[in-house]
Amino acid sequence: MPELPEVETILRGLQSVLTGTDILKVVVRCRKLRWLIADDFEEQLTHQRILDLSRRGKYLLLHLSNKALLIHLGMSGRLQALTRAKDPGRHDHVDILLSNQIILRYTDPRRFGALVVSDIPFSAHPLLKHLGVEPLSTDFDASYLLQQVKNRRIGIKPLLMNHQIVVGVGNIYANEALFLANINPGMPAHCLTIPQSQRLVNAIKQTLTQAIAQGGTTLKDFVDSKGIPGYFSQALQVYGRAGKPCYVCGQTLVRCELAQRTSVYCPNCQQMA
DNA sequence: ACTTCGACCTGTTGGC
DNA sequence: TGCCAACAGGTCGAAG
Repeated sequence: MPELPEVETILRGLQSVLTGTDILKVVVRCRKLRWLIADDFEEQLTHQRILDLSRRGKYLLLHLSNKALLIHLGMSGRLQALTRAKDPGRHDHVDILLSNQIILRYTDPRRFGALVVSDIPFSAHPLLKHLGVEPLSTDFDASYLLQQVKNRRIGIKPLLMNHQIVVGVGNIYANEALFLANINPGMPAHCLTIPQSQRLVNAIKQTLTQAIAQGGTTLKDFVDSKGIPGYFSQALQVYGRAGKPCYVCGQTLVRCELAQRTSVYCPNCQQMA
């Protein structure tokens, strides 16, 4: 479910609801997420005030009185702001009860997500300090990308998904952006030309911006913090469409595997050179 | 320094 | 209908 647009959508939904509230109680039902939730997690969070929320890559950051909570949704994580108590389901692993009666509930069937309390500034945190540029910032431009692809033999798609280079570009949007830019996902990264780099940067920004505007993708079951589904899946050009005709030229879209992730592309519109 | 691969989990889907 | 295999939006850290 979660790529950058989904996390951004959740952030925007939660911002006004959570900001300025105090954490009254924390209930952890399952500690075994990507990393074990620390024994003192509840204690660390209780009585903290949520001063602000932000996002770095796919991490949602809750700025607290004198520490911070990092939340990553992994593959199947979900955050909801409940206005009334609801019996927890099997995958409702964490509840955070707030002074405005809202319950922030973390749900995650595959448990690839993470909740981590940090005492140090975000920029120094081990999970965040090696992250690359934000794709929607001006730091991410054609010359930056060209600099990064130098001497890299891996495919351009796996490179885009390397968050040490640029954060928040997951499998869906990498496929979509490469299609928009007419670049083959398996093209060796170092072969990227100046115009291709410009097209790709533009395509990534456009794809992400559009997805955010539409409330994130609803590939299978994405819902925002209020339980409202996104609508971006209707706009997907290639992801999930292997074997179907290209919307631009009609050729059959092809599936391949790059760095253990499924890629879909149009062999006509997205040639290697 | 770069690249590949295994690992972490459960739920859904499609074929037989 | 049932069973089983394949597959799924992420990313870390070890091995090559």
